[in-house]
Amino acid sequence: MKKDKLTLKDVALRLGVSTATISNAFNRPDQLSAARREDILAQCEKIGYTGPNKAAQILRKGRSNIVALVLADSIAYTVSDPVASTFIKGVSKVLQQQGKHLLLYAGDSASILDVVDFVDGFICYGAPKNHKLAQEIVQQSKPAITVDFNIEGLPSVNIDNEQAAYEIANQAVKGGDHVAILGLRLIDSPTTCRVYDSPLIGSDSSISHRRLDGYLRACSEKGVNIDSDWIWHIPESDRNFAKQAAKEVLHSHPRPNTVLCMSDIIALELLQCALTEGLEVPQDLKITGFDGIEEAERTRPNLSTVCQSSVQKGEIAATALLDATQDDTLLSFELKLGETL
Amino acid sequence: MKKDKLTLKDVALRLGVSTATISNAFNRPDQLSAARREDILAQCEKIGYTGPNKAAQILRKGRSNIVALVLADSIAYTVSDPVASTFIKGVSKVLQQQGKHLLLYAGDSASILDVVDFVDGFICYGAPKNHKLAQEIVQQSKPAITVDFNIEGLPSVNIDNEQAAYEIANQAVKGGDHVAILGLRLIDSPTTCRVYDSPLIGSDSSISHRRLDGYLRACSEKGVNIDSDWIWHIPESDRNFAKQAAKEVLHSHPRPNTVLCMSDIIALELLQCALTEGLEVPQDLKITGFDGIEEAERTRPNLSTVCQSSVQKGEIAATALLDATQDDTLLSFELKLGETL
DNA sequence: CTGTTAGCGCTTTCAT
DNA sequence: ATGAAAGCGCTAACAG
Repeated sequence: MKKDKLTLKDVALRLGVSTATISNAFNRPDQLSAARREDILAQCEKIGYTGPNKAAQILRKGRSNIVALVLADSIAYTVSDPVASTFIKGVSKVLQQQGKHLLLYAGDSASILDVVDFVDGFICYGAPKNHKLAQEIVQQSKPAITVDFNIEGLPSVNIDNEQAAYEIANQAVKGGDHVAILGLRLIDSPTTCRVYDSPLIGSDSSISHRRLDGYLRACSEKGVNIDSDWIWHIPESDRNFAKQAAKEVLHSHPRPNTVLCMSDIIALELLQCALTEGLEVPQDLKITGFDGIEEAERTRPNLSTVCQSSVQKGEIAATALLDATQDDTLLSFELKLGETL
Repeated sequence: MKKDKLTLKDVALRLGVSTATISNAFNRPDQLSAARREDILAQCEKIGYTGPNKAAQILRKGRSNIVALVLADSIAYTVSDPVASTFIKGVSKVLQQQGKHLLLYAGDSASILDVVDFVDGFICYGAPKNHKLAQEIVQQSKPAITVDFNIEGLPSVNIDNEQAAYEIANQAVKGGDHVAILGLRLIDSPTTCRVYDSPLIGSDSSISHRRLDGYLRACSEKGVNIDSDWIWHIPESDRNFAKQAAKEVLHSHPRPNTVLCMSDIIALELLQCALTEGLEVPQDLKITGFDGIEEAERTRPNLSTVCQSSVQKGEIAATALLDATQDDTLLSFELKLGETL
């Protein structure tokens, strides 16, 4: 049978010193002589005391070394998204290095209240599906940072989505092209569909809006007009949703010869559908993606896309949170012109 | 300026009732009349008290609603592995449903001690790289469950890896074939290499051993012998490591005509190398994978592999942990015979 | 450098 | 059905 865990008090008693001394030995080396400290630590080890109880420390110190990563969507969805998991990679690197722990928090949760009291801070990756969470984050007082969207008053990490979209579209679109856009989370619908005149959701600063603006600016400069029935809404960057949209585009008449996709996953799905249907890429169909995921380099033809470093985004977000930086960060991006143009 | 958070005591004072009553209103509805409770909750809402402080609850109740998922490797590596992230998907579904939170814990961390005091339990997904963690898990007293490996005395979730490997090899290998094996974590080396006579690492029950046993049993039944210089060690299921091994195999003389791979990632990398080098699959080279990841169905030719449901594995592991089940679970698998055989 | 002590905010008997 | 009081295990002033 396992014995009950020793408490700091027990140990103090056993070693015949005060609790403060034990506590100091573990937490504040400067408060006692090195020799004494060594001695105490050794004794503790011998009797099987592994250090102050963390639950008590959290209450007392008001710090847990846990950082909550608030996702836009469910955890289930997020971990299988290559862009998001690359971001997590960056975050986790920094956290591990700093001895912090990572709590994954679903963006469709009811509330943030059940962790706000013990977590050290929040990294919000994308606007949470449940809008209430964003509000709660503002109202509470722990440090927080947003990535790929903004909350008033909080520092953020972003790329210039409008400019990036503009530049890739600028490469893709020629005067006289028939252009369609496969957009992400543009309107309030759980299904893939054309946008038509549905009101666009999210704030003006949502990445999808910014990308859309960029696409449209580039097109308009080339004298290409895009009606809203040539803009699709895809509820999330998921292969199945993307495939539906891809099929709709390819079966539209007249079929567009250029499709601007708001994620690589969408673009790859479109590419695969197009090839399956016997189209030549880019002769019959030019395609651009967005993100620069690894898989987009491996396909034949490989994708033209906007590369952003999600690992770096994660590292910067985590670092900024831990340093309590209040500045907004704008990361650079890079066009990758592949064989789909 | 944000005011200091209200405490339960403040609220009791303000409402003119005892702290116990407030506490009960939030935690134990049966301890007071529904009307009184409603009233109290409403008042709390009005004055902006969102409920008992969680840090204090953790200390007092000894429960946090946080489950630690102890990974085999770093978080960074794990989230980008399709098999692992599918497993996380399953775990997170169940946890979210039960109002539990997910703490990701790297298997190469120094120790588990800094969370053991507040976490409600551990799901260990694969033998942690740092062996010490497994020991610590046994020694502590919170519920724990292992997946894809075993720790003495803890319940586990597994498939029959030996049998699965046997069956897929049995489909792949014909008498007279020249067979190579691309193995995962077989010996103690951080680099891809042939096994030769290096001692195999891990317990006999490690999944890699079991799979190796299965492969060898099938081969030996067909009268096919595999020398240890036709068995490769790959340190983790990573595309780059896999590619090295793939190249070595393909450039070996005489080139094997059948390669049994211990993961789909490895198999896909081999497949791509083979096609790039102009080989015909399966005429020149038969390939089998292991896991049944989505990408393996999408490739042309698609992969012959062993499908196991990682989502289900995650769901079952999480459920078993929360229910404190002590039984071992053996999940089924399914052969998928694709175009690489 | 070490010990005493007052909480961190809450839950839960135990009386009432 | 409610209230008073004793801790959960620890840390940080402060006094010595």
